[in-house]
Amino acid sequence: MSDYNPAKIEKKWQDYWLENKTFKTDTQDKSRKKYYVLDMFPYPSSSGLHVGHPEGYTATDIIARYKRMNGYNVLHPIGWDAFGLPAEQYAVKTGTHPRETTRANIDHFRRQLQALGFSYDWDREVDTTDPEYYKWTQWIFLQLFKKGLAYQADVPVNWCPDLGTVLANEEVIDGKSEVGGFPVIRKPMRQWMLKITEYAERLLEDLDELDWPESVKEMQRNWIGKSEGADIFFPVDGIDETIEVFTTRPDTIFGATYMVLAPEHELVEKITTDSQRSEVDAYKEEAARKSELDRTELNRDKTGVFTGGYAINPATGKQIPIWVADYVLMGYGTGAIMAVPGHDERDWDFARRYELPIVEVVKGGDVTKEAFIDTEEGELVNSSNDEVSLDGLPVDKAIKRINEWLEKKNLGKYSVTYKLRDWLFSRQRYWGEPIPIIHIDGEAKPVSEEELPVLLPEVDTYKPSGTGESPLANIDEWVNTTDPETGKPARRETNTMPQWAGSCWYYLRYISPDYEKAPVDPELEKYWLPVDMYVGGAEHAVLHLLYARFWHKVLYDIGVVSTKEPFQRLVNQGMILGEMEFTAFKSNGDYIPAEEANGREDLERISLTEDDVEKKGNDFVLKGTDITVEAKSHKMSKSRGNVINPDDVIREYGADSLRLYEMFMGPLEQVKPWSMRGVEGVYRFLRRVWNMMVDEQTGELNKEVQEAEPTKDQLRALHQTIKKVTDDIENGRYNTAISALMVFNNDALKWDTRPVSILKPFVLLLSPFAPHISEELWCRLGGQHTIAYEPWPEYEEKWLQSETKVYAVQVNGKVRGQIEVPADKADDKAYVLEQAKSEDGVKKHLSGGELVKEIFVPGKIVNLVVK
RNA sequence: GCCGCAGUGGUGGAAUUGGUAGACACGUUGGACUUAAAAUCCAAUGGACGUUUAAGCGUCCGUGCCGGUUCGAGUCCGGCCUGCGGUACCA
Repeated sequence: MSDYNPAKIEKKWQDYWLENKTFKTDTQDKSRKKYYVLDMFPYPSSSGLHVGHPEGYTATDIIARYKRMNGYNVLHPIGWDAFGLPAEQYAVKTGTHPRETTRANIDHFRRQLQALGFSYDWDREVDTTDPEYYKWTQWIFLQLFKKGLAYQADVPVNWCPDLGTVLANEEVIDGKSEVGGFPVIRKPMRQWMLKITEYAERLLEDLDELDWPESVKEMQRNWIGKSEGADIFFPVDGIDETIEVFTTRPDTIFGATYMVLAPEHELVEKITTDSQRSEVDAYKEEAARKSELDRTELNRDKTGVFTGGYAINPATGKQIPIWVADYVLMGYGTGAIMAVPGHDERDWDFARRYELPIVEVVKGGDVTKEAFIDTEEGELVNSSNDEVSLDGLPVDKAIKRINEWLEKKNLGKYSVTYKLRDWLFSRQRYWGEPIPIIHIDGEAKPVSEEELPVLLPEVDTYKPSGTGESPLANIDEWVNTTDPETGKPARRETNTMPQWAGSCWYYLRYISPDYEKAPVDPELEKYWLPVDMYVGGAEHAVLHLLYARFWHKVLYDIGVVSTKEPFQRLVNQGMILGEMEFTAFKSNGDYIPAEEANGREDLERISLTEDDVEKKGNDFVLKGTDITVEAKSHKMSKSRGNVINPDDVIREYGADSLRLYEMFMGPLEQVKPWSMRGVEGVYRFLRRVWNMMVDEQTGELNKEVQEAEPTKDQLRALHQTIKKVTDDIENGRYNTAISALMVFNNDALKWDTRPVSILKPFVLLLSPFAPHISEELWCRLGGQHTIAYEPWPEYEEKWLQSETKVYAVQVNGKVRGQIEVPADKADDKAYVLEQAKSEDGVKKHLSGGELVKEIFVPGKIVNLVVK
């Protein structure tokens, strides 16, 4: 009854927080410093929370609670990224409206999150599928359209016949659909695109100011992929056309011995001669049919055909053949290249295969063996004509000189190209935001803002239309409408938006979830933005974060928000893997070493327990043998059966233990394996904390807990803990903060008297991590209100000092003894050295030789060097 | 291939600027309590060797590998190896 009973106290305090709206944020109160701490909101899947969710959510909850106790006005919201394919696929199968499925899943998620004791303001949930929310998602689309940033184009898209829908590049993995693993082929289709490329430079530049992990910034930089070079014009021989190419190596132009056009390039048609036409057409058709999978598989083997046409190399004046090959991509640069086989690996491979000439124009390698691509060491050769010579120049100087010449002759110009492509924004699905556009006589016209939201209509079937259009296309009475302005018959856009749309701006809606005049109240936005801390999975390092930054910048340009960037600080939590598994491998009944098992499917896999194995050298082996086994933690997955359900953990150990364990496992950012024994460890800690204060028998406070004057040692223990925990929270080191709390508790358990004035601050320190037990203990120690807004304790330097200091004494860098000196003499070099030299263990090692050097590091160490 | 990150006991991890490597926790072993078990509590716990009646003491080795800088390196520098993540014909 009086034992630590998480089930009871956690329910009690969760109810208390909800009933009292303890964590409701007064967004209008601008008198205090604000802190906006945000979680990446979850997709409410039918399987509920997994243990990865509480990891990031606990970290942000600790920060939110800590900041509140430090007097900040804290905004800590949660919501639902609720559009998504699974609910739609379920609808196709069962006929259940995705809205129903989604609602049930959200309720489930909400209950689970509340059972974890997170201090969200539950009055500002957002749900991307709520018409009141997606009204503003559509509104933002209209602004994009009006700025010319949303346009339609016929683009080859990833058509997945089995799903009956089109997939975005990021949903296609190795030529198969991410969901279901169905084959994907390329098919041209009319699509909405967002012109993110127009923002490429700003998206790149503004990364520098962000307090984000360097790895994420680097990934975004690579994704944007800025290259500097030149556009150069090559006249086509015999017809009045020029081919524009982009190159980062204009210096190698004298080595351009042929040209290549992408199969989709518009000039292919014109340039191809009659004798080559059938061959070229066949090649084009083959390339168009190739799926992404085929393209990657054929990666190594470059193919192409000669068009029969020639261009003139403007530097050499020579005629060079024009080829078509799919190693040149239409989507990058100009879709055409000048091929310099001597100094580009791809061109070299291609030239070798089709016996095209290879000319050396940069000295330093052997172009008969491989392409020489070193730009540091090379020196230009064979590169001169009547007007310009690059011979003898290093690469960087040569680029400058040739660019000047090209520009003067109007043959080319300095140019920058990005890998980043425009964002394919339409989906042929039901369960997404309708794109607010009507088509009149083939013209796209935006729905007026007053008519938003364009609601999702009810449908009879959620099956894709099969033609590639969404199920919306089958509802005639919805599709066919009239233009309210002119009364002309119009057709509604049947495409819906991708799931990314709703998550691009949700952090704005939290600030003023009921505001009716704009996505966000402009007055409040100025106070609350940017998000101070954003925590989520590394899988969103590029796409979500790039798309959200893009929208934010557009909103900045039209005056909706006042900051250039949405998320000032970003932290990625690492994945939690399943428990460590040991596996032995058998081939034909005999055990074989684990390193031979790599990638083999024909082996029998035998799961082992910890008792079956032992460590030998760097490997684990079957006990008593030399047969190595695999020791590995795997990703949690249903198929592997190693998924940990947070509900089960809470039932057995309580939410405080789950929270504490997930933080204690190791650094937040790191990938780490789950261990049920580890959960038990922190559970035992919480129980010891409980028993340190509460009497098991009576349920009253322990007899050791007294209104007594604390001793110096007790004050030191407390203030050291305050310092350590405060510092660790500030720096995101939750694991070591918890360890400090454990150290304190281990100490306190040894005390005969536990002064209330020491215990209360300790409970405050514990509360962000384990809020339920802390509220309960706080209450029992005489707290009148919730602990949530009690001031965070501050340490005092004077209590940290001890009366003596310990020096380690080294001789030639090896520790040979320790000395304890009074604190007031700790910085007295002569005194400390004298003590050090007379220490027994040290003396022994000094006797062998002559003392040549004495190193004294105040407060830390003494090192005596002997020869 | 390229870019980024990481390798520390049986395990997760700690060591804030170069200053006593292994905090804290798990596991294991031994002990107390118990008729017994669980739970709890106490103690030991990087490895090898030596020494003492014993608690103990001592020596050497040890942070993926090889080398360097330094009085002193888990930490800094150079060269590798392995694992994880991202990306991949980007001209």
